Amino acid sequence: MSKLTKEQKEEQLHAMRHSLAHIMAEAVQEMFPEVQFGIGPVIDNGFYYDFDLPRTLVPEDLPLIEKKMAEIVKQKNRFERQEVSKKEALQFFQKAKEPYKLELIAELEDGEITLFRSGKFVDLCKGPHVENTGQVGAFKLTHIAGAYWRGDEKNKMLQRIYGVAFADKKELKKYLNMVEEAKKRDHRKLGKELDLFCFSDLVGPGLPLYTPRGTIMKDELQKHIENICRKYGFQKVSAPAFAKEELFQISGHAQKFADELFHVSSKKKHDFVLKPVQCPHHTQIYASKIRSYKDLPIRYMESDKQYRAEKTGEVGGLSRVYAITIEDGHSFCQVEQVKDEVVGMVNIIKEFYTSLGLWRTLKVYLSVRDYEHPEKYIGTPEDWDTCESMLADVCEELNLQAERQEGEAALYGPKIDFMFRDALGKEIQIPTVQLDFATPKRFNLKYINSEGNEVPPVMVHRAVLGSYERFLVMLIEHFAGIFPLWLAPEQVRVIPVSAEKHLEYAKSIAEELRKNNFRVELDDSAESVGKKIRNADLMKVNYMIIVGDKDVEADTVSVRPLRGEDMGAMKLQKFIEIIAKERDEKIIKN
RNA sequence: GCCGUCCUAGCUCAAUUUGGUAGAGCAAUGGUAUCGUAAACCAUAGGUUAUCGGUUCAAUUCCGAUGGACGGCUCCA
Repeated sequence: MSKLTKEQKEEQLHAMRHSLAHIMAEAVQEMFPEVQFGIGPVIDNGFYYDFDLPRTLVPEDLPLIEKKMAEIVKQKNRFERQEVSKKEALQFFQKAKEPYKLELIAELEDGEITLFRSGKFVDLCKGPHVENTGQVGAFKLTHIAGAYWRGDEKNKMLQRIYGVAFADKKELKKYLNMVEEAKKRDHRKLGKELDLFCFSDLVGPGLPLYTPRGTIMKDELQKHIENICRKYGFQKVSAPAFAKEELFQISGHAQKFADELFHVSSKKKHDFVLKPVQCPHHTQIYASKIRSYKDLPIRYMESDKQYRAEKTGEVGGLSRVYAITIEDGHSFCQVEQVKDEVVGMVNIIKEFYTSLGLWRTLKVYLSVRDYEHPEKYIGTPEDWDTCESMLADVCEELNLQAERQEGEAALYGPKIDFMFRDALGKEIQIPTVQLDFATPKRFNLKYINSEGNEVPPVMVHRAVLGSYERFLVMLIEHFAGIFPLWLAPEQVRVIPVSAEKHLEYAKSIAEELRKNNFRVELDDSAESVGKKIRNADLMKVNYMIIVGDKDVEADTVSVRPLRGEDMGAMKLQKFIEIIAKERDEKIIKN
């Protein structure tokens, strides 16, 4: 047998998954003859099909459907392709009483309509499929969900069944194991176990409370990003949590996101809006003085909470919340300075992600205009041309290997987005650099250029870690709770062998470590050594220092790292040197 | 907001199938043991079974509403 290329394997897997969608549809039709079909496409790792059914499905239905599918697989029914005219297709699905299919066909042209038949099931489908229902590898139906017809919330909600499928049982098992592993890393689980954050029914959903340990991590991230940004000329500013609604009417947010604004009012007739973004506030700091071209660029940064009234069904864990801490930065500059500004920002992103060992994992997208619809965008075509080519140059010069995406720019300017792949291979966008021609004009911002004229600056938005909440989700899941030393809430735990005999010595060790600015806890509980080690391990403390008679006598500490080789006994100063280096150079182990 | 599932002690779970008011481990507290690299031993306490209402002689169990969590859909400046 000839070896298949990667592309051929992908194609085969695709055909298999698509065929499984048909097989599942046939199985559902056997169980519910009245079913009306929506669509059944292939997705990452599997497939789904949408059904309009006489009753709601329950999880117990899935094994029954799987069983029916297995029967159909055994029949090895051929997938038969048939080209039909639009009229024939309409007649066929009219007779079959398939309103959703009729809606789809109405939008198709003659000559591009094909049907696929396998066993008793016929579907509007352009293929491709495997030869027969026996060639579909290993699959499992995973869950049921509601889904709007054609993804529009005004339409009827259909019932969707999701399945995963792979070439063979081994691959399927590998995937299911991976999902299990990912669950163990779930930030909600680890957040509770490691005591990083919590929620309260009294405070409300979507409003995370950071515990002392979680707050340490948040503060460390903030210190780190601010230190880097300061080197690139960013100045920290601070703005209040709310403002008059007019501020956001001028920025355009009040109109575009009217339903997502929180209002703050009082009996004294105050009426404010909680800030959903920080850029408008920053524009007003810029606008507080007359600016000269000699002052530019002016760069502001701020890490603060912003508030968005998300739909109730959308909040969950730390990844979607009402109060989100955004690490935001803006540069006001001249058009010709844009390139240098973007280079600086990309370098900030590079430095920050490199320090977490994540730079290599980022994929870069350059999002530019849809050139066929220039009317969709704000700003002059000349400025767009200049800035798009500047962004492209930056990507080139910094060797970012950016993928160009036409039509993905924001309405106010082009941007560079960085995507991170999570434990399950899902892409999440965190860092971004965006040009903005619109906001400065809306707020009538200006500077005096070298010719003495008042002109608007360009605003460059940049997010490095995005929101602290989502960033922590990513970090917790990526590191599975075992954080780099500089970020870890508890870096060292001192464990006396005997809580009576060695307590004083252990205290002096902890004290010395604290003097060197390490986050240290002393376990003075009356537990066995084994138990104390286990507890430190469960809390993912980076280093345990165990001290007993031998250490007291030799004036040493016994070092047990969380992972890796036992480091044995050494002088405390030696240990401090080792971990100070690890902390200060932000070394990532493993 | 919509569709669906779930909610038992601080945590992880049992008892609910077939209605007869709840049990374990860990954690906590008190004691004993002071121990050298992943769980010492004994005891005590901890629950209006998320909340409210209904059916019933009787509801943790069945039904409804509310709240919360989860899986999706939609949305995400």
